[in-house]
Amino acid sequence: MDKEALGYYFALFNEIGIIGQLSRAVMEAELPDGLLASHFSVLNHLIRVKDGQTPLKLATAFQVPKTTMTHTLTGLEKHQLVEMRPNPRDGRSKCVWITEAGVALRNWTIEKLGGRFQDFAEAFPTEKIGDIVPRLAEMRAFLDAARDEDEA
Amino acid sequence: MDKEALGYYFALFNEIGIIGQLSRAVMEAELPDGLLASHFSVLNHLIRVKDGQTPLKLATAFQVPKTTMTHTLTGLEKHQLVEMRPNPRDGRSKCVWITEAGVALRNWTIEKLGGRFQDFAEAFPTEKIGDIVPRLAEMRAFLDAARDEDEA
DNA sequence: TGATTATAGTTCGACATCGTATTATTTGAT
DNA sequence: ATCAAATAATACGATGTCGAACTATAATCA
Repeated sequence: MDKEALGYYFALFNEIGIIGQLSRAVMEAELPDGLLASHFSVLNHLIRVKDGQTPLKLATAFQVPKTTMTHTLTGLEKHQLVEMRPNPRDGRSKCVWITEAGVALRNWTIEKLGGRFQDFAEAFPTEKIGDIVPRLAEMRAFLDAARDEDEA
Repeated sequence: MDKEALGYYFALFNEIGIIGQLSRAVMEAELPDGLLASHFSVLNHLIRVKDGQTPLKLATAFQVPKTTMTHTLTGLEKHQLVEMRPNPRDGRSKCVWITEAGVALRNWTIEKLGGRFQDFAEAFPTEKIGDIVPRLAEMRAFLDAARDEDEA
């Protein structure tokens, strides 16, 4: 690969890394003490996709190690935002259910973030950003697949 | 902001977050034990931009707290990849210089990552990705500016 | 000049992340 | 039916990240 192309990819991942860092900070500024972006993301996933999933399913969905998901779920449980019940189909496993409080917190946070995104949305209206999300999704899917190959 | 737009921005930052996570993992798989993406990024910056900068300058460049940069630089110093010398213009400060070994490691890592990016580059040639980097850079700059406003 | 304030870097403590080892249960082979 | 291998979740230890407090030096101002 020529130097220019290489520099291009470095720049790409560098920008992505820093934006991820900054956007996480924005989100965490809106969350109650003791809750991080990882917590919110799980709550949001439980609603957007569905709840009752196993911790392992969530771990793979977020591309984090099982132990990290255990830790995150413990935090959510401590705040009574999710409930862990035994998995009726597998004695080793559990199912994660979001609570009323969890739903409320998720919706409230989305509301607040909507306000926080106002300026950003003006600077980058969805029309202007255009197809950037699906293209990023493609890259994500590609990297996911590559990672799975390594594991195999 | 309407629900659809909000979901769009969530998706955007979600994709960015996971890509950042996955690309970091790819990079760290190529680095020697004890060295992380943060270490490499600093080395690369010292070459791409210039060395002899202060830790604080580097911290703001990477949007990390001073204490994190101290930690990263300590690690680099321990591996003798950078040298910290007093700042002749300010007795409180230091200057960070990359060593021969640092340059060598950076170049060697870039070489290896080039190979690692082969598949990715085929799937996403620079022509195809097009203007995505400058657009991400815009977003990054915007978020940077917003962050600075908060601090002020 | 002397005193106050600001700044560069580090230390320390809290905690999130993650790899390894462990436990409990299930699956699969004989 | 039994035993071995695989799997879900957790416990534990190591380490990266980051905020608050601290130290040393510089800048500002009276």
